[in-house]
Amino acid sequence: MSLDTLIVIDGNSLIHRAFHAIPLLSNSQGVITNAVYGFTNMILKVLKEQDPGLVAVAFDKGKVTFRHQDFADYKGTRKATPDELRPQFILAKEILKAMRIPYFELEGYEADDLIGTIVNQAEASGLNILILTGDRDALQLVSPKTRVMLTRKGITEIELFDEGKVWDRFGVTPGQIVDLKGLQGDPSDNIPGVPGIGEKTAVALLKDYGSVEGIIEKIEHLPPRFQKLLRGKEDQAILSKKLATIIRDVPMELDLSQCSWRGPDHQRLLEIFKELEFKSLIKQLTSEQGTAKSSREGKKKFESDLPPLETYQAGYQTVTSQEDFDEVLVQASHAGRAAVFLDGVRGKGIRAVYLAVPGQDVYLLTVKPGDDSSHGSLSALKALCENEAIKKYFHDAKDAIWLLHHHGIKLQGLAFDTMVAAYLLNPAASHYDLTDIALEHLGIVLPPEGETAMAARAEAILRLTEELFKKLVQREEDRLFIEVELPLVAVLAEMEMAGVAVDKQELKEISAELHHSTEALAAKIHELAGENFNINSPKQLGQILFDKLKLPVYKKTRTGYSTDAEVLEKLAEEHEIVDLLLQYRQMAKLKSTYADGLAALVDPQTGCLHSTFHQTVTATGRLSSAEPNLQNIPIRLASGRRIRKVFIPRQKGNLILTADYSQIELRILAHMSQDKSFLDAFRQGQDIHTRTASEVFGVPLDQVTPEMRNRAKAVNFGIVYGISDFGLARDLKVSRQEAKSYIENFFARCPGVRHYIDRVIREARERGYVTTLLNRRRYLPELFSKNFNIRNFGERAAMNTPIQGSAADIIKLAMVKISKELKERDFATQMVLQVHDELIFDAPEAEIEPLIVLVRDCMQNALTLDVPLVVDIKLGPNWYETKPI
DNA sequence: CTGCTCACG
DNA sequence: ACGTACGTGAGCAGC
Repeated sequence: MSLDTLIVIDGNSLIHRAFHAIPLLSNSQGVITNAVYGFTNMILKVLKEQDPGLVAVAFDKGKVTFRHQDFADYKGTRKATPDELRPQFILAKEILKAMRIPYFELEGYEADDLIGTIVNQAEASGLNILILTGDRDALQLVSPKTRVMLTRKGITEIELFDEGKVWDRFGVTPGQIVDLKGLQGDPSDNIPGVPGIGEKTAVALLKDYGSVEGIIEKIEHLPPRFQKLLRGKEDQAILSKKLATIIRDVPMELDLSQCSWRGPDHQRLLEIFKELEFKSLIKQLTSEQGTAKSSREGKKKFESDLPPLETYQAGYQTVTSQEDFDEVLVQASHAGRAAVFLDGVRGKGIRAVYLAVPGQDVYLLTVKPGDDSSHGSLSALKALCENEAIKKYFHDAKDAIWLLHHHGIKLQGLAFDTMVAAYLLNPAASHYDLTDIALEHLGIVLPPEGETAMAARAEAILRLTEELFKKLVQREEDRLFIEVELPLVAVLAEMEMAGVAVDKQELKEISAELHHSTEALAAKIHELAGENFNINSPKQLGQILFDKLKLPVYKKTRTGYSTDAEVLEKLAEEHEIVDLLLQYRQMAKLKSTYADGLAALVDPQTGCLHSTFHQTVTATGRLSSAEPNLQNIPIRLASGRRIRKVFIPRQKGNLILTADYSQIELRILAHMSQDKSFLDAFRQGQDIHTRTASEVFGVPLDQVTPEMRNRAKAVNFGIVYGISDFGLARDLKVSRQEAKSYIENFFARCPGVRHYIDRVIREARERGYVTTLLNRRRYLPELFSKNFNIRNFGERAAMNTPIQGSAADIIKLAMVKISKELKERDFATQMVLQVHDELIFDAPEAEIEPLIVLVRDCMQNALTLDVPLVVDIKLGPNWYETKPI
C-alpha cells in the first residue's frame, strides 16, 4: 500500500478504448455493458495492483446544450457518440459512486486538462502520481513524480511510461511531446502540424533546437529543405503545439482530501454488478470482502481519512478582559493593519471575532449574548473597524459590512478583500471560498471547524493579502483593484442595505390581474387540447402539440420536443392553440417570477427589496444581481414593462432618476478598433444603427428605412457577440445567404472592426487571455481545446470580453465616483440599482438639478475614449414612468 | 439536482 | 465538416 500515490484516470479515454476493444455485451434486459465492463475491470485491476492512497477520475464535458440541440431534419445524419456507448457513461459514473471514487468534469474542458490540473496540485503536495489512460497526449505530464500507464491494443495490457521510457520510445523528453505534435501534427485530433515534417525530422530538429519556438528562432541555421517546409508555417506550428498542450491550471476547486481511496461501498457495488450481470466481477468482489480496506471501514466522515497533506493551524489567544481588548487595539494600531475573520451569520450577528495582527498571535474575541458595541468585545471591534488608520483585510468584505452593520458598526479603512482579489486573478472560477483560495494561492489546507480553524482563517487572510496583492501587481491589475473593485465593495453594500422601495399594493393588483389572465388562457388551452394537462410542463405540452395534435417538429432538445417561443412562433399558423400558449407563457412568467416572486422578497421592515449584487460571479467583470435579480425586470414588452411601476421612491417628495450609457459597447468597439466609420459616426453624433444600415445597404443616411435600421441593429449586436450568418439569419428571420451578405458588406465597409477582431483573437492565442480597458483579465483556455466547438466559443468570448468587460470597468468607475461625490456633498440621494449600463437613483426633488449634473459628469467622464460617452437621463414618479428630462 | 424556458443588458 | 452570438438568474417540472 502506497499512501502517497495518487492514481488519476482518464474516464473518457478508458471507456472509449473498452467500447472498441470488447464486443457489444449486454445483460438479459438488453442493457449494453461492454464499455462499462471493461472500464470497471481495468480500474479494479489497477487499484488492486497499486493499492494507492488516493484515486480520482476525470471526464470530458462539452457544451452539451449546443451539441445535443439538433434540428429534427438533421436527426440521424451524424452520431458523435454511438447510441450504444452514451448510456454507458452514466453507468460508469454510478459505478464510480459505488466505489467511492470521486470524478471530476468541468464544462468546456477535456479530461486531459483536469488531469493536468490534478497532477500539478498533487505534485505540489509531494504525491507520486500514476495516470491511467489510453491517450498518448498524457505523456507530456510525465515527470520524476508522475508516470503514465498507457493501455495497449486491448485494455488489459498496460505499458508504464516514466521519463526514461518516453525518451527511449520517442527520442524526446516528456516536455517535448507537445513540440513533437506541433511539428508532426495529429490527424485524429485535427491538429495540422507542419506538412512534410514527420516523426524522424521532428525528433532530429528537437534534439538540436529544443522546442518549436527554438527551431523557429534559429530558422536561418536550418538546412534549406527544412527551412522551406517551415517558412510561413511558424504560426501553425505554434498553434498546433498549443492545441496539443494540456492545460494545468483549469479553474476548478480541487480538494485532494476527497480523493483518498477508502475502498468501495460493497453493498451498492454488488447491487450494480448484479443488475448488469457482471458475474466474474461479482465473484471477485464477494471473495475479497472482509479483507484489506473494506474491513476497516465504518461510517466515518470523509475527513477522517485525510491524505498526507499538511493541515494549516494557527495559534491564538482568547481575549476577554477590557484590559486585553485595549492591548489588542494597541497592537493593531501599532501594526497599522489587521486581518479580520468574523464568525457570524447575516441577519443574526457576530459570534466571534478573529484578528490576525502581523507579528502577533491571532486574537479571539468571543461575543457574549447580549453584548453590544458599547462594551465588551464588540466595542473593541467597533474601535478597530471605525479607526480608518488601521487597515483592515477581509475575505468577502461586503458580507463583513453587513455583519458589522447589524451591530451598529461602520467599517472604515477597508484595505483588502481576498475574495475580490482572487476573482480578479481568475474571474472564471465558480466560487471563491477562503479554503479554496488558500489552497490555490498558499498551498495550505484550512481545517473545517473549531476555534483553531477560524484562527487559521484570519491568519490565511493576512497571508493571502500579501500574496494576492503581489500577484495583482505582477499582472498590473493592482490599480483596478485599489481604485475600482475595492471601493466598489462599500458602494454595493450601501446599495444593498438601502434597497429599493416597492409599491406592495400595485404588486398585488398586478398579481391578481395576471391570475385571471392565466386562468382564462389555461381554460381555453385545455379546451382546444381536448384535455387538462400541466401547461408548465414542457414534456406534457410536447405530447399535446406533437403527439396528439401532430404539429410539425422543428427542433428537439436533449430530452424531447422543444417547445420554446421560437418553435411556437413557427407553429402559430398551424393551430390556434399556439398563440394562446405564447400568451400563457408570458403571463405565467410575469406572475411567478416577477409579481409573486418579488412580493415574497420585500422586507416587511423596510418595504424595500434588498437584492444582493455579486461582485465575483461573471467572467467578464460585470456585476450580477440575485434574490431578487433586479437586473432583468421586464421592459421589452408592454405587458411586462408594467412591473416597473412597483419600483418607487422611498419617501414622498422623492423621484426615480435613471441614467444610462447610450450604446456604450459599440462606442468601446469604436475606440478599441479605431474603425473610421464607427469613430466618425459617434463623433458626429449619428445614430449608430442608422449609420451601419447606410454602410451595409449602401444608401445615404437619410434614405435608411426603419426596416433597414432594424437589420443593421442586429448586425451591430452580432458583431459584439461574435457573429455567424446562421445566428444573424435566425435572429432576423432572413435567409442565411442574406445574413451572410450583410456581414460581408459590414466588414467591407468597416475594415477596422475586422482587423480588431483578428488582432484580439491572435493576441488571445498568444497570451492565453484577453484584457479590458482597465486591464481586467480573463483567461480563455477554451482557445486551446481540441474540440472545435469549444475553441470557437473561446474565440467569440475573446472578442466579446474586452468590450463587455470594458463597459463594466467604466460603469464601476462611475459608481465609485458618484458615490464619493454624493457623500462629500451631503446629498440625500441614494443610488439603488445598477443594470449593466444604467444606474438608478432615489432622489429628493430638491436635489434633482445638481444630481443630473453630477451623475452625467461622473458617467461621461469616467474614462476618456476616442469617442464621446453619452448618458441619457430620465426622471419620474416610478421606474415605469421615467421620462427624458 | 438538472434541464428547459425566459426575463434582462 | 464542425454547429451556430456574449453575459447573467429564477421558476418550474420531473428524475
